[in-house]
Amino acid sequence: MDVERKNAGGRAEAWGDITPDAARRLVSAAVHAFAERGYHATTTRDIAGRAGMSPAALYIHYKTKEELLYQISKVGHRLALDILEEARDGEGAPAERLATAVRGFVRWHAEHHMTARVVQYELGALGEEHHAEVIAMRRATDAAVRSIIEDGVGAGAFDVPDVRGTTVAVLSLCIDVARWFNARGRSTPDEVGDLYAGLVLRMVGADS
Amino acid sequence: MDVERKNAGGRAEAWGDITPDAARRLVSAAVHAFAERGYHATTTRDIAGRAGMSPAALYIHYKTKEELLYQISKVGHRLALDILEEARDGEGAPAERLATAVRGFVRWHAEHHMTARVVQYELGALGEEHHAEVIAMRRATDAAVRSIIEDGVGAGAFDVPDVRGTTVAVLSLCIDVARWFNARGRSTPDEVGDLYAGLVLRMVGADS
DNA sequence: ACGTGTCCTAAGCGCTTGCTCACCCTCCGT
DNA sequence: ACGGAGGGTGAGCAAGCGCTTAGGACACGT
Repeated sequence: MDVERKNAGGRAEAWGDITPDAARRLVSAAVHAFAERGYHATTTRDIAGRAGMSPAALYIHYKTKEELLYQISKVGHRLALDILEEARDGEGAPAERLATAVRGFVRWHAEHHMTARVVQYELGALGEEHHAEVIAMRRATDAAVRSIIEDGVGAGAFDVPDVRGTTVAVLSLCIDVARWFNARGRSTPDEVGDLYAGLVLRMVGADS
Repeated sequence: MDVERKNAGGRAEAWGDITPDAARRLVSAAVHAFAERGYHATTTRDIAGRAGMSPAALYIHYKTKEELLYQISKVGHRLALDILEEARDGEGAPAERLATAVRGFVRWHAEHHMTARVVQYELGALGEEHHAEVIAMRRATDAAVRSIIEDGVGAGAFDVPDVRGTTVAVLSLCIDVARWFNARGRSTPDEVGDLYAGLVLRMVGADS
């Protein structure tokens, strides 16, 4: 329970606060393997191998392969959601808060695109209960963005005919960064975050 | 070769022009299975079962499971690309052509979201050669959108500081429709297409 | 010195996977 | 009447899967 609350805005790629060390290496190895080949194409032998241990050692730290995915998905969703809720509850005009939300959310998806890919595209492989838990967090994600947009519409700062649809579009745009972003590509996470914040302000018709 | 050129704008969900009938049922079954559970989580027994035949019958029509995915991916990419290139080569001002492109592209991804999901999110499971072939088509997709945006910038109709980044964003926004769209949801493919066309015109700063 | 708990491995079990093989149906031109 | 082609099946193979088990190495409080 103390794993997922830490370093909400910092770098989670290293998963630095998981102990013992072997468990941390397993999670890190699983993130890379799941992101590169997908959950179902990844074998427990592959994960254990990347973490530098025997296949059996995995089961000392995690009951099943699915629990590893659940751990990654839960922590990842928590970190991403924290960014949005922090922006929603922050100071400033709606346009400012929306820009902060998008910039931070996109930056996280770019910087931790391996983790984000697993978080956003492998949740279908979760077990029923874990899946439901994650879906609840995703509804909160949607609610956070919608809340900011509604604030802007209420204040007359945004021009959004379809709040629900636009919320989906904004989140969809940001989430998909995890799919295409490449660390060796042309843009840095900061650049993409800034670009996307500007695009989203245009989408909601923020008076600029 | 005559399979993927037909009904570019029509409904491809039924895969109506594949013969014999058993092969068509196999592709349709594979699309549904791949879209619901992912390529690697789908078994050949599952596909054959959905198509109403024995596991062995699959191999009369397709050499491997991967070839089935390749067929779906190739045809799907062709259909989606045709929509964009038709809009790019069409008549009208850049804003009009961009709106047509986005509306058609989004509508296809919503209407055929099962096929689109496989096309957009399972291409990593393709073999090396097939993967390269599909990547080439995806570059053409990017080029088509970028071409329209460049036209608009050149004509002074768009305000786009970062053409490359904005092209990626626009395409990303449209593609991700396949992930979240639900046939039993609140919006129809037409509604989403119209909404998205408007959002994209705002993103490129089209003077409206 | 020694029991205890933690962390790990080698071996392998039971099952599922993609795919093949030997064989069996029609249907159809001659 | 009949051979052959096209479309199908039941059984099953080799390989790989997630996961378990029996046991060993090592640090540490006493």
